[in-house]
Amino acid sequence: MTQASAPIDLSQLRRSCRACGLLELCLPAGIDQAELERLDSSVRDKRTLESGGMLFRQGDPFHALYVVRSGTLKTVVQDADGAQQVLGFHLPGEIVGVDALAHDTHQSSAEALERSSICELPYSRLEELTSQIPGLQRQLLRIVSREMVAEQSHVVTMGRQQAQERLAIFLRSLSERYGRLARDTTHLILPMSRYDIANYLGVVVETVSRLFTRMEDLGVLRVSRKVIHILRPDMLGEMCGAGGARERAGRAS
Amino acid sequence: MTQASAPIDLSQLRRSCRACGLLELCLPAGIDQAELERLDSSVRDKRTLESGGMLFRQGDPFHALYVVRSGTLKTVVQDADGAQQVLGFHLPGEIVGVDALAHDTHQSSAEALERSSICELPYSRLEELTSQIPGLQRQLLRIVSREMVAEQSHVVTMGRQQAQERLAIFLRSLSERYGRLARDTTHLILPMSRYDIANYLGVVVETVSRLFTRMEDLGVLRVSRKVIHILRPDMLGEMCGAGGARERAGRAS
DNA sequence: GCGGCCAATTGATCTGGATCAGTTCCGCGG
DNA sequence: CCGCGGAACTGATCCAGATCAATTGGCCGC
Repeated sequence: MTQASAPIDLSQLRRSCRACGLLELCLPAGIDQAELERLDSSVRDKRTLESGGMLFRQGDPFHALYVVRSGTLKTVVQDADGAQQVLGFHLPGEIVGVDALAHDTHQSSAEALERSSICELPYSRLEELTSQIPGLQRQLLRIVSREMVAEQSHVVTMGRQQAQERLAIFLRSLSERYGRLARDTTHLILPMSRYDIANYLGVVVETVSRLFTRMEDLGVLRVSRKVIHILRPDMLGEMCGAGGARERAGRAS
Repeated sequence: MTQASAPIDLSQLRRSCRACGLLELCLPAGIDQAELERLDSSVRDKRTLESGGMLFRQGDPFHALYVVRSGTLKTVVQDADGAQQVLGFHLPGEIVGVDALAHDTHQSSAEALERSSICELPYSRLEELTSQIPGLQRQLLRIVSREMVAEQSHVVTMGRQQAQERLAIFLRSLSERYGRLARDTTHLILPMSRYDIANYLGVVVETVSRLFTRMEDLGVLRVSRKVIHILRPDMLGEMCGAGGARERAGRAS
C-alpha cells in the first residue's frame, strides 16, 4: 500500500469513476490511486445497448460483472411456468450480474430500458486483480452483500399489504438513488413502463395508474408519463409507513 | 494430516462438516483436507440458543458469521414504523449473518425457533484464513451470492398473487431443503408458527390456516399442528405454478 | 394532418384475502 | 383431573385491488 500521507486526487478519481463505474465501488477498499489506474485500464471495455437490448439472459454462462455507465437496466426472472418477476432496476454506477457468482450461470436476465452504456468487468481479470489487491476482495464481498440487502428491502416492500405504501416506498427509494446522480431529487424520470413498476411491486398496472392519480389528487406529486415531480416529499414519506392504516399483517411469532 | 495427493476422506470430512457446518461450504472450494482440519479447529466455537433466543439483533456490530448446527432460526427485519418482515428460515447446515458484511452492522435479527446449536465463525479469523487459502475467498463470495439468489426467490414467491401458490412454493422449497437432512421429504416438521409463515409469505395467519385446510380437503397433504405430511407431491407441484388460475400480473414491459 | 399503434388512464364489476369475532385444540401447572 | 392460556382453526363480513372493458393520449410514419 502507498503513502497514506498523499491524499487521493478525488476529482480525478471521480472522473475515472464516471468513466468506468467500478472504481467508485473500490473507493472504500483503501486502494491507492496507482492501483486504481491499473484497475481502470483493465476494465475499460464498454458495451452499448439499445432499449430492449439484453445484457445477459437467465441461464447464460457467467464470465463478467457489469457496471451501468449510463441508462437503466432491469433484471427479470422467469420461472418454470413462464411467470415473470422484475427483480430490480439498475441506475448508472450500479453493478449487475452478481447473481451469477453462486452458480456460474446467470439466474436472471438483464434488459436495457433505454439506450445504455455498460462497463464490462471480465471475472477472470477481476480474480487476477483481487489476488494482487487485498482490499478489492473484501470490497467485492461487500458489494455482493449489499446486493443481498437490497433484495431484502424488496422483500420488505412486497410484504406491505397496502399497494400505496409499496409505490411510495418505491418512489422514495428511487428518489434517494437518483440523488447520487442529480442534485434535484424531486424530479424523477421513470425509464421503466408502468407494467414494470407494477410487476416489481407485485400489483397490476391499473393499480399503479390509479395510485399515481390518487397521489396527484392528494397533492403529493405531479405525474406526466415518464416524469414524476414530487411536490411533498414529507407526505410521500408518511405514505411509506403504515399511512394512517391499521397495523401490518402477522407480526411474527 | 494428509497429503494433497491422497484423495480427501469424504466420510471423515462429512463428520467434521456435521460438527462444524462451515466445512460443507468449503467443499467445492478445492481445499485439501489438511487445510480443512486447520480451518475446523479455528471455528469450533459453538453456542446454544433456547427457543426465542436471539443470535444477533438488527443494528448489532458485525463480528462473525454463523452456521446452524441443529435447530432452526428465523431472520426478521423491523423497519422504521415498527412493521416486521420475516426474511427467512435457516435450517441446519445453512449460514446466517451474511447481511452484515456490507455495512459492518447486522441488517436483520436472528432468532431461534427452537433449541438450536450454532457454530460461530469470527470474521477476523475468517479473513486471516482467506488470505492463506485462496479457494476460500472465492467460496465465500459464492455463498453470499447464493444468499442473494435465495432472497430473489423469496421475491418471486411474494410476487405470486394467489396465496395458495405462495404457500405451495414455500412447502416445496422447505421439503427440498429438508431433503439434505432427512431421507423422507414427505414429512415436514414446521418449527415456525403460523404467524411466521404468514408474515414470510405476505399474507395473514387466517389465510395460511384456511389454505392448509383446503389443501388437506383436496387430499394434497395431512396437517397436524407442527407436522405436515405431503401425500401428493405432484399436486403440490402443480399448485406452485399458476395452478389452474389465469395468467400472472403484469408481464413486464 | 391523418391514421394506426401502443402505453397509460379511467370506469364498472367481481372476488380473494383481510378483518373481526368467536370457538376449538392442546400443553401445562396445580 | 380440572382449569388456564396461547396457538390454531373456523365462520361472517367487508373492501382493496384484480379483472374486464373501454377511452384517452402521444408518437411515428405516411
